[in-house]
Amino acid sequence: MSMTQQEADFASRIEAESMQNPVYTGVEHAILEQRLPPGTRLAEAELAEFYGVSRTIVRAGLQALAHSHLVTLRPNRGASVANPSPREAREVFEARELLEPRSAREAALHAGRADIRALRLHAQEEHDAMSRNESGRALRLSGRFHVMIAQIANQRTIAEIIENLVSRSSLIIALYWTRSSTRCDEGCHNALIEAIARHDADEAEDLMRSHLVELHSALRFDVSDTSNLTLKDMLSQ
Amino acid sequence: MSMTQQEADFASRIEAESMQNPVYTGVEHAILEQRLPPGTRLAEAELAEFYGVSRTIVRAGLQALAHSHLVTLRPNRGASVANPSPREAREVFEARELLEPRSAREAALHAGRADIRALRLHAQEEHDAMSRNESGRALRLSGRFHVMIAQIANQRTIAEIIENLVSRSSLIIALYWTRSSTRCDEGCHNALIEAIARHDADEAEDLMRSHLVELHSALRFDVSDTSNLTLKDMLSQ
DNA sequence: TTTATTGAAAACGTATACAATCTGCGGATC
DNA sequence: GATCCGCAGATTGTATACGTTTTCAATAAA
Repeated sequence: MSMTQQEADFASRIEAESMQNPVYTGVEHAILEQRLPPGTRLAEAELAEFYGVSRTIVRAGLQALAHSHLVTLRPNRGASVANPSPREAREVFEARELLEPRSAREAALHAGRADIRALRLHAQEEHDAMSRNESGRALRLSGRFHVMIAQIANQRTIAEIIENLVSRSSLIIALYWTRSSTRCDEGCHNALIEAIARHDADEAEDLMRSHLVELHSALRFDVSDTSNLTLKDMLSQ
Repeated sequence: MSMTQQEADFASRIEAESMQNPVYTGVEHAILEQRLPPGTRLAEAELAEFYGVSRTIVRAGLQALAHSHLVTLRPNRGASVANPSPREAREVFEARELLEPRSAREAALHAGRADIRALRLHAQEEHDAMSRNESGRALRLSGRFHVMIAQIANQRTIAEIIENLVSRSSLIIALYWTRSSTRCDEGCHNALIEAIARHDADEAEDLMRSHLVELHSALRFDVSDTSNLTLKDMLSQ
């Protein structure tokens, strides 16, 4: 097998199958935007009808989502949106605090002009979503910002791990978030971009660490309620 | 949803589906023992016949293996054992060097008597496998040793990430390993157990770090050949 | 009122059928 | 001799059928 083949494999051909599965992409999108709250039941037939595919495709998508910890599968009981425990929530943020500061450092060292432009553009999109009160979209974009930094750090393996942890954070925030707005994100993210643009590795690392600690400390592990819209409502748009 | 339910979910009900899929467990086992070298084609019909299940089960198992980066899926071209690039190999070990020393530290702090007994027993099994010249088995057990430490550290999220990185390391070693034996493992692992038994966190962390650096430095990224046994031969026993 | 039972409907698990795509070889063409 | 079709066989992709399990409401008993 040639090296180009090998590199192509590594460039995430692995996920290609999932990424063009409408169930995977649609449900993931809805979870990241908190339109599908934790615990929501995901009946196979309902998803099959909504996306116009057979249950075969639905099951493949749900299995992929289960591997990302966004969905829980229980034998003979079907799928539901994952419901991370307080312990899992704490562990996910501990893992992020271990990995992301180093990624921010590497990003500051490796970022090119195009990377910084992309980050600024993304921050603008986040800002727009916030000002239009599209809080779900804002949350998803906020997560993607962290993934972008990990990708700029040019360590695909770790970037992939971070991407997964960030996705799970959306569910954790849905369950345990106390503050009404994510406005702190805007300042933190902008400060991070400036540090990266200056190639100030120490500052980027510190900013990322404190940003994550702040997020983590805003979680409260008491009860939370789930509303009851229909599955179709939550997937639409 | 009750808290016990939630905790049960987190206790990896997610992987339960995969773990009782004979294709997943069988092919994973064979890859970890290097009976299935990188690049080996995994035809669905062949696996279906060997395990006595339908292609439905085979496909589910292969998709799960692809998510673990042990198998590569290419649309309309089928599955083959993953062929990690030098870059991926480097990144996997970099990630391990970032995560595992901290896990060893936590394991030293948290290990109970039962944990230490299990580690010693496991080291004995590793030793036995080596002395019986079952190098594949020895390699798989050596990987499991690292996973055990991560589990003792009591951080399931990170333990799961490490488990995945360790699995991929078996493929990397198959491709890029230069030394004939893994005898260095035996000494390193025993020293680690003693440090953990003494609850010497600093020592455990250092030993793990140097162990991983040693493994990493024994990789050579030039050509390598793949033999050509039949799939059935490699899966048997 | 509460609890237990039970049976029908709904949902999941697996196998299989068929369509779409790829592979490899033989033959035609240049 | 090399290259380019083109078809047959093999392989993967998707839908569907059917058996099994679960769910839930209606009924009966305590």
